Amino acid sequence: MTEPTHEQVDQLTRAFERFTRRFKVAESAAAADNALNALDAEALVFVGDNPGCGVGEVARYLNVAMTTMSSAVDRLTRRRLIERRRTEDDRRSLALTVTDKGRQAIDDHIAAYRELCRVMLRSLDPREQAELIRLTEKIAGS
Amino acid sequence: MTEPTHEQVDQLTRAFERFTRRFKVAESAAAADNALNALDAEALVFVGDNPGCGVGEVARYLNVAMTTMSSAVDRLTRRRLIERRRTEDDRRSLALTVTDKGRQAIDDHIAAYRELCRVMLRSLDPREQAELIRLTEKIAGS
DNA sequence: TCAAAATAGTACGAACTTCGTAGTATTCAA
DNA sequence: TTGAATACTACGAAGTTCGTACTATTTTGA
Repeated sequence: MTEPTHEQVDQLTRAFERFTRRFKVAESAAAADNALNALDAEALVFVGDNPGCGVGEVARYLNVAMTTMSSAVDRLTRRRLIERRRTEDDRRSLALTVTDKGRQAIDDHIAAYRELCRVMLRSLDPREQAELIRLTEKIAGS
Repeated sequence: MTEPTHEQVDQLTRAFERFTRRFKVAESAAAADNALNALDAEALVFVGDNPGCGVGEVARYLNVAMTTMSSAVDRLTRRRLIERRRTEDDRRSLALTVTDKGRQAIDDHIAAYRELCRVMLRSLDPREQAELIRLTEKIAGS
């Protein structure tokens, strides 16, 4: 809760700009032809983590309009990455689940993300690696 | 250059997911109505840092097609954030500069980014703040 | 020197994404 | 039992990216 100095904020801002640029370039280079757009990828991961969830749940979680998520689910369904099924208890809603192909896509997605994290950590020595993890967790958690 | 453990990569991956989510939500909440899209904002900042640059330079820097940048420059020009002028020495190319209104928009953009960095730092105590800055610089730079 | 190639940029249209409006089907509530 | 609420989709408007084809200008090399 200690207020950082103006100078520190400035340093971190500049460092983050370079940081972001470095890994954005790496990411766009890795993007395959059959890659999903950002929303579809996030929706797919959410469905993987929450099997049986509905379209509205995903929309609320990702902060997009219901119709936008309906479109995304449609794209994912057409590509056979997820499946829609009417539920017994509420026949208005759909239960979304990932297919085997969808699970594979998620694994690939996570692998790419992990690789990015691995590259970051490799720039540091062991003590710093542990410290970066700790600090990131602290910031993310509070 | 020390290879991180599988477990460490995993920890950082999870921490970054929460980290990203936390600050993405904050960002989308702050997005005003007149906000620029990501590409236009980045192009505007680049022109601010490189007055007199051409459309192609911005396109190459941001890794987008020339026609895409042409559209972005068109939008920024229509909104009176930048100006296009033919140069004397090469009359094919345009010299881009930001207007006063564009400078103001850049300042606002940077202020929002700095605020994000400030919020991150505030979660940490003074020693950790300095350490986060150092580690970020180290990763960004290598 | 001068024609061909290269360069800087734009016009246009196709493909895609987001989202608001209006609709269907179903469930809940009084 | 009927009217409101809920889950979702169809459709169309507006916006973005990018490839192709174009204009204008500069560079190159025979």
